[in-house]
Amino acid sequence: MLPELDPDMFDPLCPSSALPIQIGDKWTGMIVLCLEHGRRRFNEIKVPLRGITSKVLSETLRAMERDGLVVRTAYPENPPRVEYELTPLGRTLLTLIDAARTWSRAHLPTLLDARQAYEAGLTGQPVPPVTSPDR
Amino acid sequence: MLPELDPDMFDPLCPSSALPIQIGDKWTGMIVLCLEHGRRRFNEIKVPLRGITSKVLSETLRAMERDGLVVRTAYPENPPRVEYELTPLGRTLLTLIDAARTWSRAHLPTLLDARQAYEAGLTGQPVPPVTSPDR
DNA sequence: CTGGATCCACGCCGATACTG
DNA sequence: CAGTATCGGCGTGGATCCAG
Repeated sequence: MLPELDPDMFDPLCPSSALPIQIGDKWTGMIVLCLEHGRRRFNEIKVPLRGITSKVLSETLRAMERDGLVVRTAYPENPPRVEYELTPLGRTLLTLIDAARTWSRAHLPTLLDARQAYEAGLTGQPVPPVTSPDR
Repeated sequence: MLPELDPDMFDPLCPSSALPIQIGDKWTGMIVLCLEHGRRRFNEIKVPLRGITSKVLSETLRAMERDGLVVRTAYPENPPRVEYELTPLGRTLLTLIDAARTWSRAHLPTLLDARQAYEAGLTGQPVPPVTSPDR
């Protein structure tokens, strides 16, 4: 069977929120990553998505289903079981996510440095020089 | 001198708003594209950005300056003149925008088809089959 | 377990008016 | 020309409760 999702697969301390690239809405990119290695159940996806509510998760998944990014399979059991899986179209987003990650590794520190320098400049604090690949 | 920006460089009928990829906030990606071929003045950028208000444009530009994506140069003249230019860091976003465009050419029609089929399904209308690279 | 239904807080951003 | 100031709508998404 598929290994379980790492609850910490999205490090809350990772500054990805500063990333100038976004895949879909707030959660879509992370959901794609959750489904990367195979189908997952609703509550399984929910775990790494620290604090997403059921409402928002089901809304996001339905929007993704509507756009043909995932397929939803409901089993008429009790308790109910529903599984989500990436479509080939959904899988094409993985390459974009990868591009975003590559960019982020190469350039996000530079952006963060610039932001910090800018804000220090506003408060009149002199800023120690930084060395980054760009700039 | 640099040729003027095409007022229609962002076709309002282009379904790019359905794109599941976004660079920065709502306008950042388009601003980067406006600055691709050289420095531009405030009102010059404003033209292709159909309907952006001065307030939002200056806010967006200041955020981009803060993040080290553009440099702002003000000339102490009258009337005032201000120019914006991409930094090397800002230029790195061009490759990402290109990746998004490539994805869009290859897969956005599929996504739009799926969306249309989904919504037709909701209204009980049968949907004529479509042929797209994915799915 | 997998959501739907409601209510609400917040932030983006557009409209409008004004300024150096 | 290049902004700033202020107001407000509207949509996203969080909290909470409820249901099959």
